[in-house]
Amino acid sequence: MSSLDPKELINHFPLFDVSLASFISEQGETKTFTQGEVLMRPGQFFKYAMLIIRGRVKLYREGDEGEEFFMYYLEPGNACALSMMCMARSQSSTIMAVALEETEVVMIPIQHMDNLMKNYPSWYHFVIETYRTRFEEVLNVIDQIAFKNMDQRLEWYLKKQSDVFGSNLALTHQQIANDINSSREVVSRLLKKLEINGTVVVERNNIRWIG
Amino acid sequence: MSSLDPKELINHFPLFDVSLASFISEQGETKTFTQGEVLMRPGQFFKYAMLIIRGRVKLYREGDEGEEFFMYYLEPGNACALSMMCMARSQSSTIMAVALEETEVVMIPIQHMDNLMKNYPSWYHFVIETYRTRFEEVLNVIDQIAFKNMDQRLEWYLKKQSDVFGSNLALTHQQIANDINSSREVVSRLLKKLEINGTVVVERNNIRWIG
DNA sequence: TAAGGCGTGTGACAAAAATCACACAATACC
DNA sequence: GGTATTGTGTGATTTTTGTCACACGCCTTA
Repeated sequence: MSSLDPKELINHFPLFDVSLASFISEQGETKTFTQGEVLMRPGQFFKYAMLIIRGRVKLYREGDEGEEFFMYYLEPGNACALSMMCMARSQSSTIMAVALEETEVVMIPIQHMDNLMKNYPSWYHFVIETYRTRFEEVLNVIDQIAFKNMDQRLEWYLKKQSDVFGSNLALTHQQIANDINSSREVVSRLLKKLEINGTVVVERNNIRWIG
Repeated sequence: MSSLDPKELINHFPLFDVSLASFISEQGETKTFTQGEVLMRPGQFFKYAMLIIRGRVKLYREGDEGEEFFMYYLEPGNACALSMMCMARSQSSTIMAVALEETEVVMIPIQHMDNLMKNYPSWYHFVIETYRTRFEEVLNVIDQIAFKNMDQRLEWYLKKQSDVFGSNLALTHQQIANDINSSREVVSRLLKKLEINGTVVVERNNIRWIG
């Protein structure tokens, strides 16, 4: 499909310099994932670093009994940090990445990594920045589940959602419960509290985040 | 104090090749932290990448109300991943690193990073490996607090401790409670259960991990 | 418009964990 | 040896969260 234009790449990835962008547009393979398709699954080997060009990817952690726990979204201009730490045997690293909508990804074969790191300083700046961002994100997740109660976690979750999707969140209480590893009833009750509080308007299949 | 010997460095960091080791031994500054000294604190700017040569460092997350949550230890041969993601404004990234005992650290000034990345492939392999390891570690922490109950988390915590310190853990119940963000009474009760279970022997100021 | 599925509201109850209030044993220190 | 400090054990109670049971309204579709 759409062949890769260096300028468009720089558009999404402003940290890239021109030579890097043209290298990637030559060597990268563009792949389109359909909605619901899995980009990454538990214990998978990796042969590519993945850059998101279009669409949206949801990353979540899976528990032993199939529970889910939402971590973060990848959007255009992001790279999948985990795909980059890949190389090594990614053990039982049960992390899931699925496309939320049709998503276009540039896949850079692993054998280019040494070259990229060596000859394109803007590449490793980007890599480091990617890692740093994700690491901080994950540390924030830990803060939430280690130190906060459900009500605060729910609020934080909704806020994070609204950063990505805007103030109208097309979510059912059950979906939210899955994402924060709670139960529907609890979410319903807490949402009610938030509504009284004025931070949220609850509708069927929709939450309006007021903040 | 002890000037840096490339061979000793390679001893601790087998991924380093000779040229890298000698570069670091020339450009790195050795610093010794005393027991209890803080290597890294919330919201700090970073000018060095830190490699642990001797001793042991505890990393934990701090909550808004001063709660603590243990993450992992750094031992000789490890690098502080966070010090390497540094560079950027490390915002309110409230992570703490304190020396558990006298600890010797090689500090590599930030201005060498581009050079290292560019000219020493074994350096960035090491960096990536460091990130990957820590990321996985942190994901495991998330698994525990997201999906597991206190008893399982305690068991996991003790296991992790025994991996580092051996089967005799000189810990009070209060210290454990701080590390897993619980309370002393709960820890006492759960330890009792584990003792009956046979996975542990509880003594004053000491836990023997049987497994 | 009747039927069924889905999303939500709610009360009652159960389970997990935190907190409170002590008792008491081991150790440290005079 | 006596006293204080520190670490641990344990019941009672509260808070938080999860679970169960069921009602009901909205929306689709036949």
